[in-house]
Amino acid sequence: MLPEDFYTRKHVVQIAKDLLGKVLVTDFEEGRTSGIIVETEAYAGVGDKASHAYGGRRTTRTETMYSRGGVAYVYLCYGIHHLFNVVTNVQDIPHAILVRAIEPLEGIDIMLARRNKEKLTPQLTAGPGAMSQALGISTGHTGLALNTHIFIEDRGIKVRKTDIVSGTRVGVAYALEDAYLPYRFWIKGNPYVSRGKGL
DNA sequence: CAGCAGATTGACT
DNA sequence: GTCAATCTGCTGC
Repeated sequence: MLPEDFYTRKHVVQIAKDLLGKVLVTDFEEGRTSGIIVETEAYAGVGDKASHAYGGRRTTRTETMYSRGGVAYVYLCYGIHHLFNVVTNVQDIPHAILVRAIEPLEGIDIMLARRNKEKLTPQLTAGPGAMSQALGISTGHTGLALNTHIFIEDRGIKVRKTDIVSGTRVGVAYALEDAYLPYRFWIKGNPYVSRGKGL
């Protein structure tokens, strides 16, 4: 399991890259489900127009982002989808990383049941809403420390620097010039990446 | 308090 | 390719 000081570092963009190849695990009543993180996006706090915490905004929803690194920030998008983020940096610095896609490892039958699907295809976990549903993550888990039912492990999977690709974040056109920041990272060629399919 | 847009997905034309 | 689903929070009356 990743130590707390993995999350409390100051450079959210670096942590977003470091998360690629790590294994996101959930362990709820139905059993253990997990997958390799293949796509992330960094949201760099009060100065980032794409972030919910831009300008120091604090609401019921965003309050969790101000926690110290190493807890989950889960919020509802479009009233339907539960999006899972990893909070980073120290208390009161609202950095977070959206985990957009995983490559399924364990508990694939459980994930298929949660998604109401029969066959394993990239659609099972490619995309932040789909991934959270497969892992059983919901807004009720926001604020939970990543050391109990939801956690991230380093299983020694090596991702070469040359296999990490960056691009603009998805769905943040409203962020004006910040929409062009290369804060989205994914593993080149991995079929479980939500868009671009590993270009 | 009404209206609108959003870090999305899946069903349908 | 188009569009509805439906909660949070911002804007403006």
